[in-house]
Amino acid sequence: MGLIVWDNGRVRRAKLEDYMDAVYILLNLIPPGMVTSYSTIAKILKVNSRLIGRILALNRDLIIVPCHRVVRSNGSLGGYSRGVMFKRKLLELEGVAFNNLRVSRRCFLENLL
DNA sequence: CATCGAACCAACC
DNA sequence: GGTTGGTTCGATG
Repeated sequence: MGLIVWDNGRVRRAKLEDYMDAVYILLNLIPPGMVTSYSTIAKILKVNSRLIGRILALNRDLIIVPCHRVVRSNGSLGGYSRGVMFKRKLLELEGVAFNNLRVSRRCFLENLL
């Protein structure tokens, strides 16, 4: 599955980098102190959840694209290109609560519905 | 609750 | 073609 894109007169399947702008927009809908999961983003974009991790790993601009706000659906941190310790620090600074090694359920945006 | 393993799929070799 | 990820989900104890 995945998106189909128009590329200079040709229709083709989207490459990972083609998702960056969409991911950027979605991530900016997550307020500080909240997180979402790889699978939530994946469902929106119609890709496999592992691909979201790889798309986020492409992100060079950690200032404007807050990819630290995406964690595993079970609350464990997942990865981060600059190390999960740093990811946890960032989340805590923003007010995300942890139970041991897991992000608290109440900090997941999808649980507020 | 925790652990396990299959399924996922584009990129890279 | 095989391996590899910033993962998930269901099954099992």
